[in-house]
Formats: sequence, C-alpha cells, structure tokens
Amino acid sequence: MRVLGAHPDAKVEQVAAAAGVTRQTVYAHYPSRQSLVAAVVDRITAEAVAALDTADVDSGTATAALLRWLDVTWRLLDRFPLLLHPSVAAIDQGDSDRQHAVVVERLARLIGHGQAAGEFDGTLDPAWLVSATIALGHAAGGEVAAGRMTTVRAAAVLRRSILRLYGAREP
Amino acid sequence: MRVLGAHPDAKVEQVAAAAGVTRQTVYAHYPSRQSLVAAVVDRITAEAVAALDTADVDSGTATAALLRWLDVTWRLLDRFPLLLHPSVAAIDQGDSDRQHAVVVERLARLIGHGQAAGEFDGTLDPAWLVSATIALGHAAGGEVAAGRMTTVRAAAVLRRSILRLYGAREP
DNA sequence: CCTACCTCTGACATGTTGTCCAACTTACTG
DNA sequence: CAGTAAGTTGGACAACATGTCAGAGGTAGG
Repeated sequence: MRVLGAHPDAKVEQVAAAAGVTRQTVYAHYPSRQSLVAAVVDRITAEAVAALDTADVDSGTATAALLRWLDVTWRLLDRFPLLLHPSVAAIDQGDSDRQHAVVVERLARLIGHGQAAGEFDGTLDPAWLVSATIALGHAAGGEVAAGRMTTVRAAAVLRRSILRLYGAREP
Repeated sequence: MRVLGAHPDAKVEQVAAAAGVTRQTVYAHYPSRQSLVAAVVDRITAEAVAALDTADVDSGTATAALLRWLDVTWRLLDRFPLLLHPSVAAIDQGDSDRQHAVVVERLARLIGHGQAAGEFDGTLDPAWLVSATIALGHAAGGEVAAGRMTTVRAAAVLRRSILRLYGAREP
C-alpha cells in the first residue's frame, strides 16, 4: 500500500523490496501485477467504507451527506495517488463487485435520496452524476498534483462544482 | 492517424504495417512511440482548430459559442478514442505550447467572455472550469465507450452538465 | 523428527521499445 | 550516363518489465 499507493508506476521489484521479500514471493501471493494493484485498491476502499460508516451514521440532508462523502473520498484521493492513475481504471471494468463498487454505490444511493427529496435536480441520470462526480474528483486531484492548486482550494472548488452540477443549493 | 486514433494500444509494428513500411522506418521519422502519438494528436487538434474556425466566426452569445465548442470537440472525441487514452495525458504535461493547447485556450477565452458578460457565473476559476470541462467530456466519452450511453444521449447530458456547472441558463 | 509451507536463488521465456549497420532502391544532378 | 544523396529494408541486438519454473533452504507445528 505504501509503495504502490504513493507511486503507481513502481515496479513489482520495488514493492517486493519494500516488503522485505523477493519478486517471486510477491508473485506467489498475487498472480499478476494487476491483481496486486487491485488488492491495494481494495484495501484503500475498505478504509473508505469504514470512514463512510462512521461519518454517515445520522444522515441529515442529502446535501450534508454528499459533502461528507466528498470529504472522505477526497482525503483518500490525496493520500493515495494510485487512485488517480490510469492503471486503476483498467481494474474495475471487469470485476464489477469489487470493493470500489461499494463506495460508488453509496454515492448513487445518496443521489437517489437527494433527488427524491427534491434537494437535487431530478432530471439528470444518477448513474451519470456518479461518473461525473468521479471525473471531477480526478480533475481536482490532477490540479493538485500539477501544482496548480492547493489541496484545500481544490477541495472547495470541487464541492462547489459538484453541488452546482447536482442542482443543489450551496449551504 | 487511422490506426492509433482508433486503437490507442496499437504497437508501432502495426502502425508501420498499416502505412506499408517497416518499424525501423517509423523510427526514422519519429524518435519514440510517444512522439508518434504526439504527432497524431497534433493532427487531430489541427482538425479541431479548423472546425472551430469555421464554426466560431460570427460568435453570438458565449453560451452559443460554448455549445459549438462542445459540439466540435465531442465529434473528435467520438472519432478518435486515442484522445480518451491515458497515453495522451502524459504528452501535454511537458510540451505546453502543443496544438492541444490552442483548443483549450479557445475555451478559456470563451469562458472569460461569458463571465464578463454575465452569462456565466464569474465566481468559479476559469482555469478550473477548463479542466472540469475536459474531465466531464472524458467521462461522457467513457460512458459511450462502455456502452452505457449512446453518443447522442451522452452529448446531451454533457451539454446540460457543463451549462449547469458554468452557471449558464439552459437555452 | 519430519512434514508442510514459505521463501530464496537463479535461470529462462516473452513481448515491446529503441538502436545500429550493411545492403538496396529510387530519384535527382552534373 | 554515371554518381550521389536520401529513404527503406532486413537482420541483429540491448534493455527492461512481466511472468514462470525448478531446486535448495529454513522454520513452525504435529
């Protein structure tokens, strides 16, 4: 998690070295590099699920829940550049019931509630809003990575953009 | 353009074969695979610039111009999956004055006009709006590529999302 | 003790990128 | 017509990362 999470381009050799084992030992546990990356992503998303569980308990308005969701995921996006990396995109294509899906599904549910309650505009496809949210999150992360924005500024801009996209009133 | 534009993962060998030459000949013209991709992207964006030139002449409102910009770029995104591919993202990092920048710069100018004229909300950073627009465009393209949306539906959803993000009235 | 289980060393196959060179074709030039 | 310059080709080779395989060694638990 430390090596791949921070340096998505790290070679299997480097991951093994950081773990104090050899390359072959890594392959003994994970059949391919991709499955190793998948495992790391799974662990990260497990953290996300846990954080969402503690944050989402007494769900107030959908808007407030959305902001908490953004807060949790943004923090992880900041800690693990791997999540921004293309190699991750190739993973959740086939394996649909991956951990990753859980986090996304929470957002989808949240959007459903918000639209039903009239907090969000209901004329935009929830599935699209999920994709759009992730895309904007990646874009915001990219701005930070490129040094064009600070983390806090990017988070603020992201919040405003998402709310606007959803047709929610800014609190 | 045909091979790489449609199949971003194509090997240099395949590009060479399609051109009726050998791999070495390709390397005689382009020092690396990346520079070859960059050249393809340059040609595509040259088309984009030409299309924008013919479409942008008598610029009406900024909103109308924005929709034309979206129309032109969306068409190219649809024709050349390469533009959605990660390998392209690695290009325009270093070479800032690439053709690609011209298309982006047009959007930035357009946003400036719209904000100055009060058509768009002026409280969001134009540079961010540019990044966000591209991100949403890629997301919409991804939906089409994944078979979750038709091209026309994705284009419509993209338009609405962008307008909403910009704080523009939907025409 | 001894048997699984894990790990290590070392070697090997594969595929792609990028480089080098000698030989060949083609077209232009004096 | 001869010669030259440029582009192309075939073949070979290095580098590098991913995977695979077999044999030797170590360690904990029965």
